[in-house]
Amino acid sequence: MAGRGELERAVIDVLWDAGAPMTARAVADALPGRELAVTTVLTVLSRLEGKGVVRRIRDGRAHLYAAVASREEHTAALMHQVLDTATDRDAALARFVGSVSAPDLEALRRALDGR
Amino acid sequence: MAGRGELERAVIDVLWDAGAPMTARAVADALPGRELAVTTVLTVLSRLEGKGVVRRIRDGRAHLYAAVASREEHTAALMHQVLDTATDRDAALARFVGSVSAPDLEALRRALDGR
DNA sequence: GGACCATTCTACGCCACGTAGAACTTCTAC
DNA sequence: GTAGAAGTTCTACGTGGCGTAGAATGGTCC
Repeated sequence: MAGRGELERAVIDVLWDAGAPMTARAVADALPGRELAVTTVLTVLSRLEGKGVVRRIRDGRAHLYAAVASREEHTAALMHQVLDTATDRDAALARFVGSVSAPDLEALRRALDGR
Repeated sequence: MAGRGELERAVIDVLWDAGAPMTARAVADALPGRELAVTTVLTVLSRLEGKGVVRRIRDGRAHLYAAVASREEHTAALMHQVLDTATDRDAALARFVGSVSAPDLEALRRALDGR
């Protein structure tokens, strides 16, 4: 459900970094290191739109593209998706917590304190 | 890095459910609903071995196959893998915690209390 | 109405995955 | 010790996702 390809990932990264809707051309220009045809980027954007990761906004004659969820929301959603494949959620969560680094553990505690 | 295919998933599920190393034939027989050739299962098992998800144990003339990690370990590892793609881990974890269900939240608290 | 710009259509190559037959290697039973 | 059974490896084909982009189409601005 979420762009596993390398270019797809690079494209949403650009959208996230920008923080605002942008045109396909702008995305192409912002892609690091690459010199891609705009149509290539448009194809990828369309596929991402089909997956619900990106949404399209009409802007006069052109379109603007924006990420549907923030990077963090997206990551969290993916983590939930993984968790949903577990048969024993509690055990999976226990394993997860049991294997995080010290800084991550602190972040978890802070997040839990806030709920 | 971890079998995204449907059959690959079904195969490790069988290994996890069994809890013990088993032959390719046994896996094929245990696959729910399907009537697959043993060679098909062998191919999948080989691919899973290549991904480090399954390991092979010589048993006389035949081979036994077993999952490298438990289901929970595997799930936790995948969650870590997702988390590793985040730029701001703390924010991602906060989002994650902020969006879990009440029972999951309790499980998280219990797991954290144990560390 | 011609130049330009953005979009859509169509397409090709690659690689993962589902699927399995053919061929090779033992082992075992007679 | 030889034939058949059981298991493994090799090879291969179809499908679908992804990277990549040209050709065709449609609208805009003088």
